[in-house]
Amino acid sequence: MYSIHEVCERTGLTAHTLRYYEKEKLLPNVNRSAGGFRQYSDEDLEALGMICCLKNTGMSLQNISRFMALTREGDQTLRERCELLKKHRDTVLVRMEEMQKHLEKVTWKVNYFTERLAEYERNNSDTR
Amino acid sequence: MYSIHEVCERTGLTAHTLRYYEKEKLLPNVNRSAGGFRQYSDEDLEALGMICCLKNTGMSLQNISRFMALTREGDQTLRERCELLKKHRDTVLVRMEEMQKHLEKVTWKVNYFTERLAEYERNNSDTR
DNA sequence: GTAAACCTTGAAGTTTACTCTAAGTCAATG
DNA sequence: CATTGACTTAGAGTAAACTTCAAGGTTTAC
Repeated sequence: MYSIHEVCERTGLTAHTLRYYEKEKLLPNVNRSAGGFRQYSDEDLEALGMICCLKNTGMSLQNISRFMALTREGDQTLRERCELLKKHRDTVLVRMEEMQKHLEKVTWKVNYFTERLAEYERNNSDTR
Repeated sequence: MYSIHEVCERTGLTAHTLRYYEKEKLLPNVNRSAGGFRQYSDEDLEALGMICCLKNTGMSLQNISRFMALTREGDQTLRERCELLKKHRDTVLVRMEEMQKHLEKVTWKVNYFTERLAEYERNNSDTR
């Protein structure tokens, strides 16, 4: 069992964010101590690993929440989750390809500006 | 000279967004007709090209606004703009590498889920 | 010359993902 | 057993990037 602070260290999320995720049903049903403090289990940590993985690849919290709800339903949703995950992977792939194209444009602009700058400095080297 | 609607078609931005960008100083000083309608020049379109390029690679509107302000100051800001652009390109590169790693994790999960699903269906094939 | 389509403005509203606040409860230490 | 510091809650606030609204002015086509 881990306190919210330990989970912060392990996941890189803040306590605020963990509580927020709980409220938003990404990871509800976290155990509590007698005094009402959160106690995260190893499964909770594993679930948080999945949550971060999906979040880091740009899935909205709303969709992550849906995915985690399916997870809590157990193995009979394995097929559906597998399909969702594949679809997500494809989305990410497409986004990365687009990004690659956009990046090429930036690179082109950097070269263009570098040339323009060189020319500008050639023309103004005598006025200094 | 192009109407706001023509610029929408060329850039893929909505009229709302174009007006918003004007208000936010990304591209202020757009010419107006006698009746007060916006008339975009070819330079405006070129500037919008740069704006979209920066936006597509994840630069904030605030930073784009700063970049465009430098652009309006003319050639004496070429060096600064060139540096900014290079820094931006590096940022994008780093972000893409991170994304690649996150994507690999998703791919791993897809495979893991595919295997788990296969096993689940093997175990439940006789109960149907 | 009037109706329909299009443009104008400022301001308020929306969404996402937090982030902070206040007022209080709980646990550990001297 | 009191203090310190971490934890609790509901709810308000924030930031970015739009998006919508209402009320009105402009163009164009018949």
